[in-house]
Amino acid sequence: MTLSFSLLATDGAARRGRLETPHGTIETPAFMPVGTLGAVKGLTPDALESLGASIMLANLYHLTLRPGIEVIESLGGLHAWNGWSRPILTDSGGFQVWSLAGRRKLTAAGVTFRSHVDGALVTFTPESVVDSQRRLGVDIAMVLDECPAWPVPEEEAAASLDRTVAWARRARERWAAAPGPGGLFGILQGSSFPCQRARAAELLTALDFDGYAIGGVSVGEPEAERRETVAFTAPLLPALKPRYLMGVGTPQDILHAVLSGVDLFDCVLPARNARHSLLFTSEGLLRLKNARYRTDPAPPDPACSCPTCRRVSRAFLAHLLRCGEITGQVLATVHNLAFYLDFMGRLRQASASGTLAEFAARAATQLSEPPA
RNA sequence: GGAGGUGUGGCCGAGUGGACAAUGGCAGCAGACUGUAAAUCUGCCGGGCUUCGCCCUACCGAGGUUCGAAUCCUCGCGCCUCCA
Repeated sequence: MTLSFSLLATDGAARRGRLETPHGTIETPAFMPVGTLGAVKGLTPDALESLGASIMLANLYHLTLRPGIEVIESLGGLHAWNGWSRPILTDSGGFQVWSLAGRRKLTAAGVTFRSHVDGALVTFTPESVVDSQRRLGVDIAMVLDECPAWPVPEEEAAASLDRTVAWARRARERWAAAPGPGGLFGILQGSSFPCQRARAAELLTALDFDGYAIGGVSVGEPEAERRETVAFTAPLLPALKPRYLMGVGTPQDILHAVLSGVDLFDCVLPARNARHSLLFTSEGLLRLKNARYRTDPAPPDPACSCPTCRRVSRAFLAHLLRCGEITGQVLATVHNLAFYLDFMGRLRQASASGTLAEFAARAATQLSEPPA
């Protein structure tokens, strides 16, 4: 095993940990910015590094379509290719089973997509997905899973989970036979059914992955249901392995999940919302395109010391965003990711010092809707 | 000076007798976004009201034809093109 995870402290169910990978160390709980196509939209690798991101995501489905795994491999692997020297986790394409449901067909062998780029058929199997991620040289590889829609009848969720587990087993065997430089994570499914989630935990932990992800959330289910699923599932996972909640979420979601014992997060929200002129701030959500900010000289977040907040006003940033100026999106993305990464830093500090409950109480009011 | 064309809601621009308070786009206002087919999408966008409907005012201005006019006619005004 080339990943090493250690628990430095716990605070209730919450954990302060450290995950070591071939490309560096990740202090957890950690947020992993999403760079689907190899880059976080709007950020240079250098900017992402300056913001303090310790790991980023990329997506195997998208990279397989363009530029192709062999291209990246021939250029020295993912890190050499995209200029990011810290750890990288690749998602397997399992999320696209859900998000591109209309363009794919599930078979016993795997999943076949009708490429959204050129319409070509592309098949992903548990084995090919593991092989591709090994060839990319990623630090954390994810198994191919089936992310079912929500809501789904329990029988379907169970059948879907069976397939995901079967795929996980094949992936695990392939990885054992031909391991990559990093680790391989299993992914739990089971929709919102505790019974299925428990089954997922039991069956997958038996396969001894390097870490475990809670998948199948943030697919349209109500917030309360999502949180119940997380709170129920996280404690079922091995204490000494990293736990990753896929695709989550808002700062409030992350806070809740950390309290439930989750270590790793990724979400497109900070980057996408930035591009859509919605900023996360210590005072709540800031809809920068609202008319009231046209003449607001304050920095986006007065409590933030990111490069954006140090230099530009709400008025100027609102102007750029309103005009569709790409720099506005860049500045907003810098801030939102800085906010997320800073938020994770505070969570780590609080979990290490046993003050997470206080932090949560304070954050609950700060993170809610914006001031009047 | 002559000939032709044109004038539509903040802007651009469809509409050439009834189905028109008037297609679209932009701008504006508000909202959504959770392992990214997303710099995207949705709603509102003349005024008023008891708002799945009703009333008022509206397609440069004035007048006319008609049961009925943004649409046809006359005059005026503005703009454009060509000729002198």
